[in-house]
Amino acid sequence: MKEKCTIIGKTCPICNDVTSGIHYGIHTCESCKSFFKRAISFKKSPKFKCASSQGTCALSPATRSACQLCRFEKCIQAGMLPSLVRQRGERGGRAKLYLKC
DNA sequence: GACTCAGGGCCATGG
DNA sequence: CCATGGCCCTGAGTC
Ligand SMILES: [Zn+2]
Ligand SMILES: [Zn+2]
Repeated sequence: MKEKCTIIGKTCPICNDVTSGIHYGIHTCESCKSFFKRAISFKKSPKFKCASSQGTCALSPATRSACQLCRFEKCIQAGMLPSLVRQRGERGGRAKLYLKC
């Protein structure tokens, strides 16, 4: 290999920030990684409120911080897999799913 | 067997 | 004070 995926080093579709690599199935930044992990970790009462909780916001990179609900949904729509989030407390829980590049 | 790549945890800064 | 954003460590996966 060595060729890797040249797509690394771009920007994530969630916040348009610089990607740190592949996280949860797609190229995301550390911000989305932590936020997505937290969202799954919370997994409790849907505190993520929006304008009617419908998540019908613009879902734009500029308003990503506006509504956590929209941000979380955008992560899913981007292609992030919640199943890859370790909620058991294990660290190196690497997923078997790799991007086709 | 050693290096790489990715994920989870905890930290520091920002709102 | 809490949330966001980031860096660090551990661990699976690859070579
Ligand atoms: Zn991002
Ligand atoms: Zn919203």
